[in-house]
Amino acid sequence: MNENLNAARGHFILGLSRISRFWGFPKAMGAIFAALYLSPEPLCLDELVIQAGVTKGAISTNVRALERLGMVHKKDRIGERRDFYSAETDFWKIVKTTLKEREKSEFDHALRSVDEALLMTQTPDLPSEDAELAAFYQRRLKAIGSFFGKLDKLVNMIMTFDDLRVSAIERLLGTKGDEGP
Amino acid sequence: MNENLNAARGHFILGLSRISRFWGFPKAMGAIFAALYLSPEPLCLDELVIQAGVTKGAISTNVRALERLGMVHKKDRIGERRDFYSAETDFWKIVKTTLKEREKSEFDHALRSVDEALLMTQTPDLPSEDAELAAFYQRRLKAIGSFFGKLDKLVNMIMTFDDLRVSAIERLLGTKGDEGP
DNA sequence: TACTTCGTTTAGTATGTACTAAACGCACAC
DNA sequence: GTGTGCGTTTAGTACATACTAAACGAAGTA
Repeated sequence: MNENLNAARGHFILGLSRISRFWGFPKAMGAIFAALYLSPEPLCLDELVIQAGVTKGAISTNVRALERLGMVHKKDRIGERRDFYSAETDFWKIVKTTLKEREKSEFDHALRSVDEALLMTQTPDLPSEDAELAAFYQRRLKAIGSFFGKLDKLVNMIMTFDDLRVSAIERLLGTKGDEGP
Repeated sequence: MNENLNAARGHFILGLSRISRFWGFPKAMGAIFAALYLSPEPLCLDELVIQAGVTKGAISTNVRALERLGMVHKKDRIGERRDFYSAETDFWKIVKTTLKEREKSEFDHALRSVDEALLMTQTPDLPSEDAELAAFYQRRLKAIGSFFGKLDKLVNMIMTFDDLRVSAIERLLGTKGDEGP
């Protein structure tokens, strides 16, 4: 294979590895996805070991994580014992799934945390000075709780976006050089 | 001070610490912000040492990181040598600043990375098989580059939101129990 | 049966990073 | 000058976590 193409793929793999880490994922996940994304054919684990530059154990673990996020898909082949994987090319779908898998539970946790703190401030029979402080706490906790609630709603909105709405957004943001997979 | 209020604050501090880590910040940052957010008066470093439960060095480092993100503000007092800090209560403003500070540079990097890989694929005089692969690489790289570009535009849009537009969004998302600071 | 060829799991290791503890520098007070 | 009260910086440490290497298991083949 042409050396420049290999170099391009290597560069891309490094780039996605970094992005992966930035978004809180293992960098091997980014590397594996990048390798699959730049392959016309599904790849087996051993091929990923070569291209992504990590050992088979790590490939095994991370490729399953990618599958849970809907970022890669297992492709079974008849008369073939090995597992082959290919990359999802619909990035908006990936965003939706990832938000659902990761952010959702964390938002819930955050909201619950605030609500619990709010409950604790509701103590009756406080001396006037403490009552004032309790009221202050309650105002602030309600405010941040409302903010988290809005973020949560925003994420929910995005998660329910269908293709029509995504196209609308894409048009809004301007579609320049993208083509299909 | 009332024990329940202390417990509520502790609970809230733990909650924000966790969210902070989830979003890729040191958990001390979340703890410090939480302590300041639940204080009617600005706090000095030593008070933050007590409330956030980390040493002065960590407070010093993280409170400055928070200031860079516009999440806390230094409040100077006449005839007072100590630094006092208070929390920003406008969360949309915080989101905007954080996006500007952190995501922006990372998006730029991602876009550049893809462009560079794209350049490397543009080698002339390839044998037909490689030329086919090169064309494939270019299609995929352009597609992901376009996606990153759209995300970038989205972030830019959010960053330029003024108060009017934020209110519009808030109305869209439903405003239930939030009150001013 | 024994021998491959896969993917998974586990035990150990390396790496990054946030933290602590302590030294430091600075400004003011005495 | 010496001392005190600040914030900052640094050297070292602890911790989380992603990875490697190797053992393991399962499923097919001789």
